Amino acid sequence: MTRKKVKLAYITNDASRKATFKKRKKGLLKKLAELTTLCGIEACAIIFNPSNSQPDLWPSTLGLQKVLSKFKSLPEMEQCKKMVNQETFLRDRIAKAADQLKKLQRENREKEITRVMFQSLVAGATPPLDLNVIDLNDLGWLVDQKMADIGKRMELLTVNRSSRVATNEPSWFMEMVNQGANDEDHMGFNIGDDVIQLPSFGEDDNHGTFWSNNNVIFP
Amino acid sequence: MTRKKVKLAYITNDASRKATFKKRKKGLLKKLAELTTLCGIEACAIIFNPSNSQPDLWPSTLGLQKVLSKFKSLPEMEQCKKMVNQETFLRDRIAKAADQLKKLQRENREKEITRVMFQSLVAGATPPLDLNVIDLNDLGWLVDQKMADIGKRMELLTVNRSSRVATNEPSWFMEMVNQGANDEDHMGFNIGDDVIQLPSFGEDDNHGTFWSNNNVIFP
DNA sequence: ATCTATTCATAATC
DNA sequence: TGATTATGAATAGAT
Repeated sequence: MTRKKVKLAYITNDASRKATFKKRKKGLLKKLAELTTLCGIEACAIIFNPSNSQPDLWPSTLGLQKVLSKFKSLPEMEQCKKMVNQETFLRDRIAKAADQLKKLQRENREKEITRVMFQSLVAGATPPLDLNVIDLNDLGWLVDQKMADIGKRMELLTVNRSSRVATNEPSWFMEMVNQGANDEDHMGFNIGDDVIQLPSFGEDDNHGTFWSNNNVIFP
Repeated sequence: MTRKKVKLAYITNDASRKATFKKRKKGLLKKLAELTTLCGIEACAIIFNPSNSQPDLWPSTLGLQKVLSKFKSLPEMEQCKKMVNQETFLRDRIAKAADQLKKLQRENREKEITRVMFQSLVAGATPPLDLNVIDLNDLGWLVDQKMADIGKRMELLTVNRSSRVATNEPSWFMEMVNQGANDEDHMGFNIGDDVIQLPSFGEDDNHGTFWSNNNVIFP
């Protein structure tokens, strides 16, 4: 998967499918060889190839048959225990993807709230009017956190003033206020080495907000 | 393989081996699932796991047995045709690596000869004294090529002079002479859009040179 | 078959 | 164990 994120579905174009089959079969067998070598285990694979009548086997037929007979000598119960079918496999992938989605939505929520905070700080700007109670709650929490951190930071600077030459810092605060909304990688509010983490917001509230596209994000 | 290029050998550390097994088995089965889906083929895998007594199977036992019976119903001749064993597999990898090595050595040779040429062009510099006949031959060929290309380039410029405003070009030639040896990505002698290709130099001569580390490069 | 931009897999680390 | 991250590997699309 590269140059484009390929859809996990049957490739209808004959030439593409054949090329992909060839490449991926090779990659797969390489992986299998590495697995057996690295981990000192026995394994085999049989891959049927519609355009060749003979399946591709790994490892050699002898090795394959050794693995097969070992497998068939197991009681049937044992044979089934670790089986992974397509459904289990896909369910697992879907669950993982959902987790990832939730994580990203959470991150977006954090960034959006931070953005709203900065917007509201700009003199003369019009803060969003459609904040619901949950939004306001999260926003309040965020502001408290940042204020606490600013206090902490000021203390630190006071303590260090005597032992350090004052650094001629740029007006970082106004820069953040003015640029924060456009700075994709810096929506977090870093002060010194600290990064403020948001709390887990609401629980199971299906409140839509102007920024969350009306999807429930935080379960 | 990441963070470090792992040696393809049995992992002696138990914990590492177990962790690697788990990760790689998962990756492998994912690849197999993708292959069957993308290419619409039948395939199966059996992976024995010493610490579990039951092998990991893919796909489900039913699917597996379908593939197995399909395989065993083939005449024995057919079964063997496409088999890949460890030795074949490794031989293939070694051959590929050797090809890659040869290609890189070839590229190095080209760069070195070009470097020698530039060194010899610098006024007051001492050209290498230990060039053998093959080196000199290659060098001569390279110089001829470059001279021909310069002639071509000059013609082009003469033709275009009337129709174009003369561009105030930097003294690109002296720049190349002075910087060429340090310019890793520009040892090739590009003139306009043309890149000069070197010929295939000597054949089967085991001549050592001061730059080739006495290895035979061009077979 | 070869190349390269991109996604994917995963070794090391926490 | 399970996440994270830096990096090596696989590979889609183009040539």
